Amino acid sequence: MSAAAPAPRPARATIADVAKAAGVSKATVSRFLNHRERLLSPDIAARVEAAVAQLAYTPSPMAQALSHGRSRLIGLIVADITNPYSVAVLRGAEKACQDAGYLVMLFNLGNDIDREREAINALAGYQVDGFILNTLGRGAGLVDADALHGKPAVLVDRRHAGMHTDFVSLDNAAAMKSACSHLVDGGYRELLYITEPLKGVSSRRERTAAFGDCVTAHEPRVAGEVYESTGDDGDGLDAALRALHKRAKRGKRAAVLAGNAVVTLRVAAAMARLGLRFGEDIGFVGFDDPEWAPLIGPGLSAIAQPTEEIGRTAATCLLERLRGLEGPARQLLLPGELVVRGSSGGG
Amino acid sequence: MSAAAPAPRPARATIADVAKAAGVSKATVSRFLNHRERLLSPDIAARVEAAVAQLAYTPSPMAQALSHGRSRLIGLIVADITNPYSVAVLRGAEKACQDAGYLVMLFNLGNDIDREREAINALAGYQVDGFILNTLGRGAGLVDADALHGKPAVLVDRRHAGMHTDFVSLDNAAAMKSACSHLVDGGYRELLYITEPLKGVSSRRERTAAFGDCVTAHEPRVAGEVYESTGDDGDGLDAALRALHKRAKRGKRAAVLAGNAVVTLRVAAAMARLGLRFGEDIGFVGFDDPEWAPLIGPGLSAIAQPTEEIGRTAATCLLERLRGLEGPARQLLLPGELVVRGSSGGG
DNA sequence: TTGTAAGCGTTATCAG
DNA sequence: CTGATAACGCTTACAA
Repeated sequence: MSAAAPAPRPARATIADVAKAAGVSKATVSRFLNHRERLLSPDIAARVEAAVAQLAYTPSPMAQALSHGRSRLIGLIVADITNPYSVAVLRGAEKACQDAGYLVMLFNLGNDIDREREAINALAGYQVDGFILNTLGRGAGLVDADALHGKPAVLVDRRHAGMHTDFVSLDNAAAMKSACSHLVDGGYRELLYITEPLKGVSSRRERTAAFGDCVTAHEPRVAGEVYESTGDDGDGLDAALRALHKRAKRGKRAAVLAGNAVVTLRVAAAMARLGLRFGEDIGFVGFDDPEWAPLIGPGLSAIAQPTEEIGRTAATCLLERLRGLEGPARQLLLPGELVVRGSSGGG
Repeated sequence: MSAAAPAPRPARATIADVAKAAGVSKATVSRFLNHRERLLSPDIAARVEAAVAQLAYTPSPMAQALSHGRSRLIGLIVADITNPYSVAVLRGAEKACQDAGYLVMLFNLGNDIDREREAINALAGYQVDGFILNTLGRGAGLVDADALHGKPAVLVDRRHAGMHTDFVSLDNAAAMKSACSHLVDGGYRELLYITEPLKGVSSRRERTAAFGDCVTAHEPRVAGEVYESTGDDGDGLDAALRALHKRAKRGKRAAVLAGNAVVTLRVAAAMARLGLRFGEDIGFVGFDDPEWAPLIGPGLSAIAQPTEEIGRTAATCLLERLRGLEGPARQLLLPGELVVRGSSGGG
């Protein structure tokens, strides 16, 4: 035996290697792998199978994508990966995709609206088969249909004006209604809904509108206001809460509704600053049910979103479209669940 | 004008289209794009440039990957995307990668150890240029060097036994030391460190070992114990805390240290169950500083990890290797920061 | 049933 | 400086 050069790196086996090992053509190997239905002579099939196993051959998805046009890749664009809601959705979607043999390519916008197009183009470059979009949904970044390069997409949580695509989200109206009813039933009469700036974000607008409807439905017994909180408006928020508390003192019990977990955090901080106690001084219910909700004060009541299911549903929608499903854009609104804790309990 | 057939979909322009439009060869276009340094005649350059702009041409990363062998893709494997720590790291890494022109392919293990290999193979299939690994780091899944298909990798937070790769993490020993010193200085004498089951996870072991060292350093003035909490051991945890509290009553102040945010959550729940108050009945410091830490009781003291920087550093390490940096595996330990709040304040 | 050969969109080698 | 041409790994008509 001659001293073999130290094999550099036994590069991944290619289809050609398999073909040679099995003594057949590349085409045959390819057929064995893809069109299992059309029988090949058992003899050859066995030889190919053996060669594949022996060489631990795995097709290169890149080459397949280039040739066949399909990448088994799904592009997932997320407005802000810092947001636990987005992550929870991502998790559900990613799992469903993996289970279906797709890989997820993630693009995080970091709340930078200008990157929306960039993200789509980058992902489209990798020939993703479809998109799951949880984008900003406002302003100029608006993804129009043909920016998608003709690929199917699903919108999560935020709709875009003129887009003809499937849409998956919490049933905001129903969720808000159950929260309001709960508070009103509990004797709360002064309601304050605190939301992040609407800015044309569909989910925020829907929740705010639903809040208005709920209040209207109970007027004049119940009064409601909306406050848009920006995150650097500590004073404004404090003032709004103080005013609410004052109204409560005049005999009406008052409660805050928070539009999402971020706002909940701000409200909790403000309440601490003001020395107000959840449940006792002011009632509280928030959208989103983070793991820490039970641990703040007497426990925060919350509307739990089926985040994981939302993600899974979005992925499923997309996968169906990829399998060729035609038909008009669908709207899937999933129900939230009100979790009652001390902050809105009897008192 | 003849009625043009409704152009089906003006498929992305290819390099051939550009070449034709500019009246040059594909090779020339490719050179114009990649080897800008080697001048081409200004005339041709201008023509190509115009054609590229006119057709809005973008190279196909897939084809580039196939041909040139580089994908500009980074594979990021995360043990559990539900874990905010992982997400924070991911965020930092993803940003650094994007800034360097790389895209991140995400694979979430969902804590399923068996998928470690699967993940690497899937990612390797897409020709990722390198890996960032925040994996389970225990048991059989152990990623060995050649499973990586010869591609560079960086380990985050958890080391693997025999792997010769860069490693980025919190400086666990120093962080633990500062936490312990803080508690001892504050008069706490009975310390209980609660960690998730060690199971050979390097970061957990390092922290536990450092805790032991700290206690030893202060003996016999200070006593310390370790409790491994599994998540379904509510009773055990309660008992451990009750025992600690009892020791506190005998005149020595007692404090809990939590090994990460998950444990912190468990401890907070247990304290609530037992009617114990942070800071007053039992002192507390936890690893990780989640956004809700200031809102639990009098505020939870915490060791804030520079998560985003850890992610960024990991990405940077990897990118350097991709640029050809040689040399031995590096270890980057980043300092944590102790944030003191009410749970370990004077009192 | 199986093999041959022509792409898919790039890059790289090698002549001119 | 520029243009053919051969890879890269795979799929898929088209032949045999």
